[in-house]
Amino acid sequence: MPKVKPETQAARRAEILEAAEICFARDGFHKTTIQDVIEESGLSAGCIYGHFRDKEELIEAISARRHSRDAELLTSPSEDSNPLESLRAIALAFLNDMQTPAGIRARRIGVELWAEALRNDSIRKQVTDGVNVPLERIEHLIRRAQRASLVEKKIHARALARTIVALFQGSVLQRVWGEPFDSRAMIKIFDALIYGLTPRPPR
Amino acid sequence: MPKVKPETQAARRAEILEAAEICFARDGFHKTTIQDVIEESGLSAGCIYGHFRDKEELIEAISARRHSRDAELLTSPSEDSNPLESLRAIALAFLNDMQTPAGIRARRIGVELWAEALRNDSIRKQVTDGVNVPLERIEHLIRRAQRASLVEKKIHARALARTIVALFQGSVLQRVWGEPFDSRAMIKIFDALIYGLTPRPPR
Amino acid sequence: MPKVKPETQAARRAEILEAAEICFARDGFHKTTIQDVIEESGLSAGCIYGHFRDKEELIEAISARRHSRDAELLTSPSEDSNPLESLRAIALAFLNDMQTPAGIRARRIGVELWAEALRNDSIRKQVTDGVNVPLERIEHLIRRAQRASLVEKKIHARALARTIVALFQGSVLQRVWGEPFDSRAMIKIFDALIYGLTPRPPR
Amino acid sequence: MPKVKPETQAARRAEILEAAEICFARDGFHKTTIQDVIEESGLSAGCIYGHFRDKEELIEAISARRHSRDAELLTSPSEDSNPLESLRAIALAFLNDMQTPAGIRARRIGVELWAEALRNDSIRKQVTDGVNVPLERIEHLIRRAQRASLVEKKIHARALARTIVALFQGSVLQRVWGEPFDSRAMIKIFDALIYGLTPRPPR
DNA sequence: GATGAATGAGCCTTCATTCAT
DNA sequence: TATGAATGAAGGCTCATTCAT
Repeated sequence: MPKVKPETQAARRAEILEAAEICFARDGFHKTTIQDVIEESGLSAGCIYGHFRDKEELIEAISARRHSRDAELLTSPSEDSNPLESLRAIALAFLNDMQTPAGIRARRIGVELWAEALRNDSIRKQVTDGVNVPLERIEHLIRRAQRASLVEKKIHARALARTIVALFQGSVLQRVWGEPFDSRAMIKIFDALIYGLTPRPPR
Repeated sequence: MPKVKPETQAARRAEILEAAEICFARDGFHKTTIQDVIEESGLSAGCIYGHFRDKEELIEAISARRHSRDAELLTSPSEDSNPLESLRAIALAFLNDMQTPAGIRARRIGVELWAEALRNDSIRKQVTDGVNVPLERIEHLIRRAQRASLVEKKIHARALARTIVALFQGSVLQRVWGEPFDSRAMIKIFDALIYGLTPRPPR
Repeated sequence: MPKVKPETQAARRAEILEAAEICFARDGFHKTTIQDVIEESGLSAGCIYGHFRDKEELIEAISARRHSRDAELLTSPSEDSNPLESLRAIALAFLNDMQTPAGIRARRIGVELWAEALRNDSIRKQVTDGVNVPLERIEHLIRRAQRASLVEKKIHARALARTIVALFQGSVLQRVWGEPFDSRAMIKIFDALIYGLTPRPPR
Repeated sequence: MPKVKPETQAARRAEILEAAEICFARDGFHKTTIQDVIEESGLSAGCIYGHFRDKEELIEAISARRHSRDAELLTSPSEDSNPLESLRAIALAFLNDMQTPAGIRARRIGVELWAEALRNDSIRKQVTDGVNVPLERIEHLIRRAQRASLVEKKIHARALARTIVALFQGSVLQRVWGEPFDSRAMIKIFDALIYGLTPRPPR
């Protein structure tokens, strides 16, 4: 229901989304009231509803924004780079991001979205798409590594990719729950997973 | 000085929790109203509030119930069993449970709780404890396997345990989102992770 | 959405409707707020919404009540009474009712409903049914009068009935607008209409 | 010191009123939002508020416009015409108008105004004036007919005029509610009313 | 005058919770 | 204890109106 013209929209929309993200990360989607977003943004109810049909649309927009931001963490490596190094770079980017306040905020909202995806089809699609993008990128890198004999060819590339993604998801939970989280240990696990699967001579 | 036998009391509580679990799994904690629980249980508002102080306490009770049920999946293997086989048994029990309607329900609530843990300390404690129990059990089995030279000694046992737990968590997400979920593929990944790390002669 | 059991309902429903009718007659459907009804009834928002799904359902219930009350004004005359006297009795009952505060209230709401009927199908049905009942009763009496040679047989009974109903409707407007309204003059018009149409010898 | 010619100003007002009338006839005064009028007119909020103080003033202007348009239906017959023919001409003009889309729109708004008149003095005055004009014209014609011995002298002219007006009002309701409406039947009723009251020899 | 984004009071409605029976 | 009608605070949302451009 944008009563506002497309030109002016973008900036104001971003402002509202920024405020909403702060509130949602702090209190969750359901405990955050529109009043909270109003106060955080310094805008008015009418203004917010001029840009978003309802609270649900606001949540979905946050979801979309989240996933497009996350996609930016996946730098596109050139095809002639070392695929394992590229994988490692992705992991590092992800883990580093998780150390920043903005990254934590992003992950908290991410976990909220995992739950929201259980009963909102639109969000489920965004969330699963958001998982599939890195999944495929990683799988692709693993295959390249296999072709370059850097990874054991018998390994099921997609399965390994899933494991790596699951590892990220598990890290997110640990991190947002404030559990002891050792970024270096994570890297070690990651390396063990990647480099531990290098080809070995038959016993 | 309860006139009613504690058994009856406990039974009523269980009845309420059962109804609440159905509702929460279906609609989430926040979209479920007490009225929903009333209808699902066939009881009355007053009755429910006679057993639980408020909705939050009900959610916390569901959380506690959830985690104690999950703990039951972790059968205690005897110390002289094959630790890798025990690990595998745990994985199978978990994956099998996830195929049943009750298991799915449990996992959906689990994901809800992951989000709830972000801002409810009581639930966070339950959730993290609920993760740590299997984590430690798995770590223990890995150590036994290492002592029995079934697993490469250089592997960091806790890190591997975390990876396995993360893999479970990742599977839960895949499953509850209705993504294609291949139980056998999961077992294969699991096996690769476990058996792929068996000691090998130096190259 | 009656959360309340059918037994208890009736009395409370009537109480709410009574309060709503006072408000609606005073301020109209659209300017009356639920808060007004709350204050007039001395009840609470929740209570009102336990008996009526929303404001619209409340309006429709008022409409139903209105029309069933109006129907009571149409006493059922025995088939062997003088039909013209019966007609007159209906007219008198109607005009007398319009002199009472409750009658005025009823007519004000009636006019509101005429407008509401323009875009609410449910109300349109009630309103048109509410008009057709007296219309048919009157037509029936006119036919009896014609059979008894009390009214010119050439007169189109339904057309005359419509005219009489229109006369009532016109009176309602005059009355609710606070225009000079002479009940006796109305009776005279009515009599002229009825008795002026008695058979006469051909000129 | 308007820079804009009064004609332009008037044209803009008319434009707004035209749009408002369409909206009001479609959705009623209360369900029509200023936004609706903005969209229907293609103008802006500021522009509308430059011509009308508030929504109420807009409604009142619509009311005024309505009644002046209705007055145009009452052609002024010359004093030496046949008064009954003139009466008939008025009835026909009215009934014909009610067959056109613009006429229906006018009548729908008319019914809205009947209700609005219950609590807006300014509108009540316009509405009652709007009824009194034809009432007096009709009464005048009846008196002329009586003087010309075309209508029974004992008939109370004003009462008959009221009946005729009521008949019109009743027709409006029938028409706007989409009830079966037979224009010819209406004319017959009308004729019966007029010509049925011609003088007759005493029995 | 015209524009249209922004305002914010206030409306409808929900729902966790209470309490007389 | 159990019931369920009633409560009322609070939330989401609308829309008449304003005002900087």
